[in-house]
Amino acid sequence: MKKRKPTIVDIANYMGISPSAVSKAMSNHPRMSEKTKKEVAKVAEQLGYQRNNMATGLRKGKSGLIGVIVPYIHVNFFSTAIKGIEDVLGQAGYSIVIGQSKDETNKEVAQVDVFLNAQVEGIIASIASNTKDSSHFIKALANGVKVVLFDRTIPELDVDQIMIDDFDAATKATKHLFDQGYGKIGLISGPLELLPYKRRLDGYKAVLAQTGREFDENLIVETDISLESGKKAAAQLMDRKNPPDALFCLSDVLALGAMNAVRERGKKMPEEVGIMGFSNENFTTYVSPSLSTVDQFSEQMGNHAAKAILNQLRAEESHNHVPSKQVLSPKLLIRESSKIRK
Amino acid sequence: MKKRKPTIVDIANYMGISPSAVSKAMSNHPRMSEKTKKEVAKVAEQLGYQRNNMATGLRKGKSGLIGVIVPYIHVNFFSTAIKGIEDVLGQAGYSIVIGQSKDETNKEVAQVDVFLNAQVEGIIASIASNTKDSSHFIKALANGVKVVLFDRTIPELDVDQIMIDDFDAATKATKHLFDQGYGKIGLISGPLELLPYKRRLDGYKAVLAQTGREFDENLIVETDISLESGKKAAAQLMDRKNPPDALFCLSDVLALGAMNAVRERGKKMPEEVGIMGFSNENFTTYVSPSLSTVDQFSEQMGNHAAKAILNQLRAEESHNHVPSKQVLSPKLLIRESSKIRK
DNA sequence: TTGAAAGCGCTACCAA
DNA sequence: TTGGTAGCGCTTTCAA
Repeated sequence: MKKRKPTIVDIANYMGISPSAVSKAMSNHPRMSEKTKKEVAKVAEQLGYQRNNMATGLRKGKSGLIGVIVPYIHVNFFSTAIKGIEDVLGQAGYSIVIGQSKDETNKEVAQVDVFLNAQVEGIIASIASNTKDSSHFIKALANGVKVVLFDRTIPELDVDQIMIDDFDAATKATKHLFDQGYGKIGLISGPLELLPYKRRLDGYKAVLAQTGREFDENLIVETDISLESGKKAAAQLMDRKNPPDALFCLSDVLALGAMNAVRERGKKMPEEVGIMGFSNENFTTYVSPSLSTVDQFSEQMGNHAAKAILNQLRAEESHNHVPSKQVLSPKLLIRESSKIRK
Repeated sequence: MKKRKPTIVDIANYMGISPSAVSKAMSNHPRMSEKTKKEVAKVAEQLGYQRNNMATGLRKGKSGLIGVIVPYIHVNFFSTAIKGIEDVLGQAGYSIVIGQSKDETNKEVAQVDVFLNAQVEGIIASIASNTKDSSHFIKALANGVKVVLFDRTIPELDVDQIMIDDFDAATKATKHLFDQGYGKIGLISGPLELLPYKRRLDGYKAVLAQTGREFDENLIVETDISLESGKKAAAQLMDRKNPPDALFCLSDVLALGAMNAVRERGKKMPEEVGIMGFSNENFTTYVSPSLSTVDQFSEQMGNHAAKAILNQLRAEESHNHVPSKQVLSPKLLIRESSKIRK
């Protein structure tokens, strides 16, 4: 187990040819005889040769590595996005290295440094929620490393970004509820200082305006994002003198909590109260009634981010890459909790 | 953006000292003056120097990379395990590279090759369900790459393995149900050709034997692992002349399906029918009644696997590493669906 | 305490 | 079609 791994020199010596010939044969160089290529391949196989990417990378100035930074790997949205990234990049011959920011800016910055040391060719990131400054990404860019941001992005930063259109999503969801015949929609939101919630609320308001309805501030509850909070918020809304007949919850977990509150009050869903969630968490199909929600396309976001990096990598020398912001339009998933009431 | 990245030679020239001095200063060599070290650090900072791990790695024969292979990244159990791995390994200065086998042996084998080319120092894997042959891992071992298997392992292979004790888990769960006062426990299992299900069934049987109860084959339903299958299986059991008063489902999704069937029959849970799941999926706390289940400690498994690799890496030259199999004892999570009935 | 030089394994240029 | 050679950026003896 301590014997040295075979190198192209070993193969060369074994075959009585030069290392450079072996190298060319292995990389399928056009002006190498087929015969030599075959023989080299055979001997390599025989000696158990494995190419050393670090040597190749050092020589070529390319590592074949792409770094991915997310707040937490195990959060469903992110792990699914990572899957989407790996599917595309793995296919293209890149390996992906992952790092967690734990939602802390300083860890995110440190991770960028780790990646730069590792000579990654690109970094795909969803930033920590309090990251304001983008100098670490600018540093990466200055090092010739491509950067793509997804979901949680820095709009001002001039790099490719993939995000979903929260405003549009909320618009669609709100319209759907009205279309189903619900007349008064309560809204339960997470912290409105977070941009996505803010945008979703705006979408909700926009529909009210468009359809000539009054915006009633009392129908909005802002809370933190736990199940319990969703329950309390819904209770508060349902216990009003004129309770809403539909609840648009800006996260699925909030929706679940809300469903508990509604159920406790003996109201039937979706007949008496319609419920709409947001994010398409795993459990939404499992609850009963199954929860209508908004698909954030996490896997597709990963795919898009990966393709964006690939494009940049391939465009390399054509200095004309123009950073683009892709806004994916989320899809409504209409399930039992918001159906038919007309 | 196309300007060459600074190297230690640049720093050396800039300071009028030798590259080797710079190298030593940066790696905190004991016989370098503090003064030089400080100055080097300052100039490095100033020039925006980033160490090139590929060069270091090539020189030292170490990449600082650990490869992780799982069937799918986005499956909760695995992404949580990966988090556990990253937490430990990132801390120790390693970067983790991830690859998916898509539960196919040939992809798994290919991924090992990719990792060997990348010169990973270790591989942590949970194998594809139909992987029988372990020659790809043996090849890695022969290349001096450490291997640790977790959850889905190859018992015959002589490497560190981390798994959970399914037999023990099922034993505890079954006992718990009897202790709560349920008298007849139906069991809904996934494919029994898969070892974990088999072992869980064995645990169930063992408790019957220990407590002097008859094993009734009719109380066992083997099915695939979808929600619908769980529902059907439960329906089949509940519609018997002498239906069980508790259902031990060997996966949480099966349990969820079973709950639907029970609810449709107007039976109250947990009063009339107790339900026990397995795996502690996210949604188990969200359903109502909340689902009692078995925690598989995915994150801890990741921690343990990472520590095992670290141990081997550190033991390196002390040729006396003895592969060990760690069996984690899962924990019962008693929630509403199986409570109090005495 | 610092410097010179060799070399990790590979590729790419130029020459043969 | 093949070989010789230099060098990617770093570390590590050995010498000064």
